[in-house]
Amino acid sequence: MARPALSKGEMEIARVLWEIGPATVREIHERLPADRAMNFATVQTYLRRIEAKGYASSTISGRVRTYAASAKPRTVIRDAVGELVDRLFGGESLPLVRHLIEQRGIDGEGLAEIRKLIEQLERQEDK
Amino acid sequence: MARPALSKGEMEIARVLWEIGPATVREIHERLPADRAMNFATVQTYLRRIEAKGYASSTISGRVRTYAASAKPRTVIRDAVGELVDRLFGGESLPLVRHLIEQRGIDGEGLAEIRKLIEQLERQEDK
DNA sequence: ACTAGCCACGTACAACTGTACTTGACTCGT
DNA sequence: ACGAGTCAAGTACAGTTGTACGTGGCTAGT
Repeated sequence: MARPALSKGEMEIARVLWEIGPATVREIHERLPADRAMNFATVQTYLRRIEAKGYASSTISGRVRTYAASAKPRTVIRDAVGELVDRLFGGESLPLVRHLIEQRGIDGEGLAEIRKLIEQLERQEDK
Repeated sequence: MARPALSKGEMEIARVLWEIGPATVREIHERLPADRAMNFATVQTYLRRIEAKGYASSTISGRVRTYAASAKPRTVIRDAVGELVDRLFGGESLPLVRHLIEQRGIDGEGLAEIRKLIEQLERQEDK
Protein backbone atom coordinates (compact mmCIF):
# COMPACT_ATOMS: atom_id res chain seq x y z
CA MET A 1 0.00 0.00 0.00
CA ALA A 2 1.89 2.97 1.32
CA ARG A 3 0.16 5.43 -0.90
CA PRO A 4 1.11 8.98 -0.24
CA ALA A 5 -1.51 10.53 2.00
CA LEU A 6 -4.25 12.69 0.57
CA SER A 7 -3.95 16.38 1.18
CA LYS A 8 -6.78 18.32 2.77
CA GLY A 9 -8.13 19.57 -0.51
CA GLU A 10 -7.94 16.16 -2.05
CA MET A 11 -9.90 14.72 0.85
CA GLU A 12 -12.65 17.17 0.26
CA ILE A 13 -13.05 15.93 -3.27
CA ALA A 14 -12.62 12.31 -2.30
CA ARG A 15 -15.44 12.73 0.17
CA VAL A 16 -17.82 13.80 -2.55
CA LEU A 17 -16.70 10.88 -4.62
CA TRP A 18 -17.55 8.44 -1.83
CA GLU A 19 -20.85 10.12 -1.30
CA ILE A 20 -22.20 10.09 -4.79
CA GLY A 21 -20.32 7.10 -6.11
CA PRO A 22 -18.54 7.02 -9.46
CA ALA A 23 -18.92 10.41 -11.03
CA THR A 24 -17.63 12.79 -13.62
CA VAL A 25 -15.65 15.87 -12.86
CA ARG A 26 -18.68 18.01 -13.48
CA GLU A 27 -20.88 16.02 -11.16
CA ILE A 28 -18.39 16.36 -8.40
CA HIS A 29 -17.90 20.01 -9.09
CA GLU A 30 -21.62 20.54 -8.82
CA ARG A 31 -21.99 18.66 -5.56
CA LEU A 32 -19.44 20.78 -3.76
CA PRO A 33 -20.85 22.78 -0.88
CA ALA A 34 -21.88 26.20 -2.07
CA ASP A 35 -19.48 27.93 0.26
CA ARG A 36 -16.66 26.04 -1.32
CA ALA A 37 -16.47 27.56 -4.75
CA MET A 38 -13.68 26.08 -6.76
CA ASN A 39 -12.83 26.22 -10.40
CA PHE A 40 -13.82 23.28 -12.53
CA ALA A 41 -10.22 22.81 -13.59
CA THR A 42 -9.17 22.71 -9.97
CA VAL A 43 -11.49 19.84 -9.29
CA GLN A 44 -10.07 18.16 -12.34
CA THR A 45 -6.57 18.55 -11.02
CA TYR A 46 -7.52 17.18 -7.63
CA LEU A 47 -9.10 14.14 -9.19
CA ARG A 48 -6.04 13.54 -11.32
CA ARG A 49 -3.87 13.69 -8.23
CA ILE A 50 -6.18 11.48 -6.22
CA GLU A 51 -5.93 8.90 -8.95
CA ALA A 52 -2.17 9.31 -9.21
CA LYS A 53 -1.91 8.60 -5.51
CA GLY A 54 -3.90 5.46 -5.97
CA TYR A 55 -7.11 6.41 -4.22
CA ALA A 56 -9.29 6.33 -7.29
CA SER A 57 -9.41 4.97 -10.77
CA SER A 58 -11.04 6.35 -13.84
CA THR A 59 -12.30 5.33 -17.20
CA ILE A 60 -13.11 7.44 -20.13
CA SER A 61 -16.29 6.77 -22.00
CA GLY A 62 -16.80 8.87 -25.02
CA ARG A 63 -15.32 12.18 -24.15
CA VAL A 64 -16.08 12.11 -20.50
CA ARG A 65 -13.93 10.68 -17.77
CA THR A 66 -15.59 9.04 -14.82
CA TYR A 67 -13.81 8.61 -11.53
CA ALA A 68 -14.47 5.92 -8.96
CA ALA A 69 -12.98 5.74 -5.51
CA SER A 70 -10.71 2.79 -5.03
CA ALA A 71 -9.92 3.31 -1.38
CA LYS A 72 -12.45 2.99 1.37
CA PRO A 73 -13.36 6.03 3.37
CA ARG A 74 -12.62 4.07 6.49
CA THR A 75 -9.01 3.66 5.51
CA VAL A 76 -8.45 7.25 4.61
CA ILE A 77 -10.20 8.40 7.74
CA ARG A 78 -8.19 6.05 9.87
CA ASP A 79 -4.94 7.41 8.48
CA ALA A 80 -5.89 11.05 8.64
CA VAL A 81 -7.28 10.83 12.13
CA GLY A 82 -4.35 8.75 13.27
CA GLU A 83 -2.00 11.38 11.98
CA LEU A 84 -3.85 14.15 13.75
CA VAL A 85 -4.02 12.22 16.98
CA ASP A 86 -0.31 11.54 16.84
CA ARG A 87 0.77 15.05 16.10
CA LEU A 88 -1.64 16.91 18.28
CA PHE A 89 -2.37 14.51 21.10
CA GLY A 90 0.72 12.37 21.24
CA GLY A 91 -1.20 9.35 20.09
CA GLU A 92 -3.97 9.45 22.68
CA SER A 93 -7.43 9.44 21.21
CA LEU A 94 -9.32 10.04 24.41
CA PRO A 95 -8.52 13.76 24.60
CA LEU A 96 -9.81 14.20 21.10
CA VAL A 97 -13.07 12.52 21.94
CA ARG A 98 -13.33 14.70 25.00
CA HIS A 99 -12.68 17.78 22.91
CA LEU A 100 -15.30 16.82 20.37
CA ILE A 101 -17.97 16.17 22.93
CA GLU A 102 -17.25 19.20 25.02
CA GLN A 103 -16.42 21.76 22.41
CA ARG A 104 -18.38 20.96 19.33
CA GLY A 105 -22.09 21.04 19.63
CA ILE A 106 -23.39 17.53 19.46
CA ASP A 107 -27.11 17.40 19.94
CA GLY A 108 -29.07 15.27 22.34
CA GLU A 109 -29.70 12.62 19.79
CA GLY A 110 -26.03 12.37 18.98
CA LEU A 111 -25.12 12.13 22.62
CA ALA A 112 -27.63 9.38 23.13
CA GLU A 113 -26.19 7.48 20.23
CA ILE A 114 -22.70 7.69 21.58
CA ARG A 115 -23.87 6.66 25.01
CA LYS A 116 -25.52 3.57 23.59
CA LEU A 117 -22.41 2.76 21.64
CA ILE A 118 -20.34 2.94 24.76
CA GLU A 119 -22.72 0.90 26.83
CA GLN A 120 -22.61 -1.75 24.20
CA LEU A 121 -18.82 -1.81 24.15
CA GLU A 122 -18.71 -1.95 27.92
CA ARG A 123 -20.99 -4.95 27.98
CA GLN A 124 -18.74 -6.69 25.49
CA GLU A 125 -15.75 -5.93 27.60
CA ASP A 126 -17.30 -7.33 30.73
CA LYS A 127 -17.78 -10.68 29.24
CA MET B 1 -6.29 36.93 14.32
CA ALA B 2 -6.30 34.90 11.15
CA ARG B 3 -2.89 33.46 11.66
CA PRO B 4 -1.91 31.01 9.02
CA ALA B 5 -2.59 27.52 10.32
CA LEU B 6 0.19 25.41 11.73
CA SER B 7 1.40 22.58 9.58
CA LYS B 8 1.49 19.05 10.92
CA GLY B 9 5.16 19.18 11.74
CA GLU B 10 4.80 22.51 13.43
CA MET B 11 1.99 21.15 15.57
CA GLU B 12 4.19 18.39 16.78
CA ILE B 13 6.69 20.90 18.06
CA ALA B 14 4.03 23.21 19.41
CA ARG B 15 2.66 20.32 21.40
CA VAL B 16 5.95 19.82 23.18
CA LEU B 17 6.09 23.52 23.86
CA TRP B 18 2.70 23.43 25.54
CA GLU B 19 3.68 20.40 27.50
CA ILE B 20 6.91 21.58 28.99
CA GLY B 21 6.23 25.29 29.00
CA PRO B 22 8.69 27.91 27.79
CA ALA B 23 11.74 26.11 26.57
CA THR B 24 14.87 26.36 24.50
CA VAL B 25 15.32 24.66 21.20
CA ARG B 26 17.49 22.05 22.82
CA GLU B 27 14.97 21.24 25.49
CA ILE B 28 12.29 20.73 22.93
CA HIS B 29 14.56 18.70 20.75
CA GLU B 30 15.30 16.42 23.68
CA ARG B 31 11.68 15.92 24.63
CA LEU B 32 10.68 14.67 21.23
CA PRO B 33 9.45 11.10 21.20
CA ALA B 34 12.33 8.76 20.49
CA ASP B 35 10.71 7.43 17.35
CA ARG B 36 10.60 10.91 15.97
CA ALA B 37 14.24 11.68 15.41
CA MET B 38 14.69 15.09 13.91
CA ASN B 39 17.71 17.24 13.44
CA PHE B 40 18.30 20.00 15.95
CA ALA B 41 18.31 22.53 13.15
CA THR B 42 14.97 21.26 11.96
CA VAL B 43 13.43 21.91 15.33
CA GLN B 44 14.98 25.35 15.20
CA THR B 45 13.37 26.02 11.86
CA TYR B 46 9.99 24.82 13.06
CA LEU B 47 10.15 27.08 16.07
CA ARG B 48 11.10 30.04 13.94
CA ARG B 49 8.13 29.35 11.71
CA ILE B 50 5.77 28.84 14.62
CA GLU B 51 6.82 32.21 15.92
CA ALA B 52 6.52 33.82 12.50
CA LYS B 53 2.96 32.55 12.30
CA GLY B 54 2.21 34.11 15.63
CA TYR B 55 1.76 31.02 17.76
CA ALA B 56 4.75 31.63 19.96
CA SER B 57 7.08 34.35 21.07
CA SER B 58 10.66 34.16 22.06
CA THR B 59 13.26 36.04 23.96
CA ILE B 60 16.93 35.67 23.85
CA SER B 61 18.83 35.65 27.09
CA GLY B 62 22.51 35.50 26.71
CA ARG B 63 23.06 33.34 23.69
CA VAL B 64 20.08 31.14 24.13
CA ARG B 65 16.65 31.74 22.76
CA THR B 66 13.66 30.62 24.75
CA TYR B 67 10.32 30.07 23.12
CA ALA B 68 6.96 30.36 24.80
CA ALA B 69 3.65 29.41 23.30
CA SER B 70 1.39 32.37 22.74
CA ALA B 71 -1.63 30.49 21.49
CA LYS B 72 -3.62 28.13 23.62
CA PRO B 73 -3.70 24.49 22.70
CA ARG B 74 -7.45 24.66 22.78
CA THR B 75 -7.49 27.18 19.97
CA VAL B 76 -5.11 25.31 17.76
CA ILE B 77 -6.90 22.06 18.42
CA ARG B 78 -10.24 23.63 17.68
CA ASP B 79 -9.02 24.89 14.35
CA ALA B 80 -7.23 21.74 13.31
CA VAL B 81 -10.07 19.46 14.31
CA GLY B 82 -12.59 21.80 12.73
CA GLU B 83 -10.67 21.67 9.51
CA LEU B 84 -10.53 17.90 9.53
CA VAL B 85 -14.20 17.58 10.37
CA ASP B 86 -15.09 19.91 7.54
CA ARG B 87 -12.99 18.27 4.91
CA LEU B 88 -13.53 14.69 5.83
CA PHE B 89 -16.96 14.65 7.41
CA GLY B 90 -18.67 17.60 5.84
CA GLY B 91 -18.75 19.42 9.12
CA GLU B 92 -20.42 16.72 11.20
CA SER B 93 -18.49 15.79 14.29
CA LEU B 94 -20.61 12.84 15.30
CA PRO B 95 -19.16 10.46 12.72
CA LEU B 96 -15.70 11.30 13.92
CA VAL B 97 -16.60 10.50 17.50
CA ARG B 98 -18.12 7.26 16.32
CA HIS B 99 -14.98 6.43 14.40
CA LEU B 100 -12.77 7.14 17.36
CA ILE B 101 -14.78 5.02 19.73
CA GLU B 102 -15.24 2.13 17.38
CA GLN B 103 -11.93 2.03 15.63
CA ARG B 104 -9.30 3.25 17.99
CA GLY B 105 -8.82 1.23 21.10
CA ILE B 106 -10.10 3.23 24.00
CA ASP B 107 -9.86 1.25 27.20
CA GLY B 108 -12.56 0.61 29.77
CA GLU B 109 -11.52 3.51 31.87
CA GLY B 110 -11.66 5.87 28.92
CA LEU B 111 -15.06 4.61 27.92
CA ALA B 112 -16.34 5.12 31.43
CA GLU B 113 -15.06 8.65 31.42
CA ILE B 114 -16.77 9.48 28.19
CA ARG B 115 -19.97 7.92 29.40
CA LYS B 116 -19.92 10.06 32.51
CA LEU B 117 -19.23 13.12 30.45
CA ILE B 118 -22.21 12.40 28.27
CA GLU B 119 -24.50 11.66 31.16
CA GLN B 120 -23.53 14.95 32.66
CA LEU B 121 -24.25 16.83 29.46
CA GLU B 122 -27.56 15.07 29.09
CA ARG B 123 -28.59 16.10 32.57
CA GLN B 124 -27.71 19.67 31.78
CA GLU B 125 -29.74 19.52 28.64
CA ASP B 126 -32.79 18.17 30.39
CA LYS B 127 -33.02 21.05 32.73
C1' DA C 1 -20.34 24.34 -42.37
C1' DC C 2 -20.11 27.67 -38.30
C1' DT C 3 -20.24 28.66 -33.64
C1' DA C 4 -20.79 28.35 -28.76
C1' DG C 5 -20.04 25.39 -25.19
C1' DC C 6 -17.97 21.46 -22.90
C1' DC C 7 -14.16 18.57 -21.87
C1' DA C 8 -9.42 16.32 -21.16
C1' DC C 9 -4.91 17.24 -20.74
C1' DG C 10 -0.76 19.57 -20.24
C1' DT C 11 1.29 23.25 -18.08
C1' DA C 12 2.13 26.83 -14.63
C1' DC C 13 3.45 28.83 -10.59
C1' DA C 14 3.85 30.82 -6.10
C1' DA C 15 3.40 29.40 -1.33
C1' DC C 16 4.18 26.18 1.96
C1' DT C 17 6.57 22.03 4.01
C1' DG C 18 9.93 18.94 5.64
C1' DT C 19 14.38 18.63 6.28
C1' DA C 20 18.84 20.11 6.84
C1' DC C 21 23.73 22.29 5.98
C1' DT C 22 26.77 26.28 6.80
C1' DT C 23 28.81 30.06 8.88
C1' DG C 24 30.22 32.85 12.37
C1' DA C 25 29.96 34.10 17.10
C1' DC C 26 30.65 32.81 21.76
C1' DT C 27 32.16 29.71 25.86
C1' DC C 28 34.35 26.47 28.74
C1' DG C 29 37.79 23.38 29.99
C1' DT C 30 42.70 22.76 29.52
C1' DA D 1 45.20 31.22 24.04
C1' DC D 2 43.37 26.94 21.72
C1' DG D 3 40.22 23.51 20.51
C1' DA D 4 35.70 21.35 21.13
C1' DG D 5 31.25 22.18 21.61
C1' DT D 6 26.96 25.06 21.37
C1' DC D 7 23.83 28.17 19.34
C1' DA D 8 21.32 31.59 16.28
C1' DA D 9 20.59 32.91 11.91
C1' DG D 10 20.78 32.57 7.13
C1' DT D 11 20.28 29.80 3.31
C1' DA D 12 18.93 25.78 0.52
C1' DC D 13 16.22 22.88 -1.93
C1' DA D 14 13.16 19.43 -3.67
C1' DG D 15 8.45 17.94 -3.04
C1' DT D 16 3.62 19.10 -2.21
C1' DT D 17 -0.38 21.90 -2.41
C1' DG D 18 -3.86 25.10 -3.91
C1' DT D 19 -5.38 27.13 -7.65
C1' DA D 20 -5.99 27.88 -12.30
C1' DC D 21 -5.07 29.10 -17.49
C1' DG D 22 -4.60 27.71 -22.31
C1' DT D 23 -5.12 24.69 -26.23
C1' DG D 24 -7.25 21.79 -29.12
C1' DG D 25 -10.68 18.34 -29.97
C1' DC D 26 -15.58 17.10 -30.16
C1' DT D 27 -20.79 18.23 -30.29
C1' DA D 28 -25.26 20.06 -30.79
C1' DG D 29 -27.96 23.65 -32.38
C1' DT D 30 -28.52 26.93 -36.43
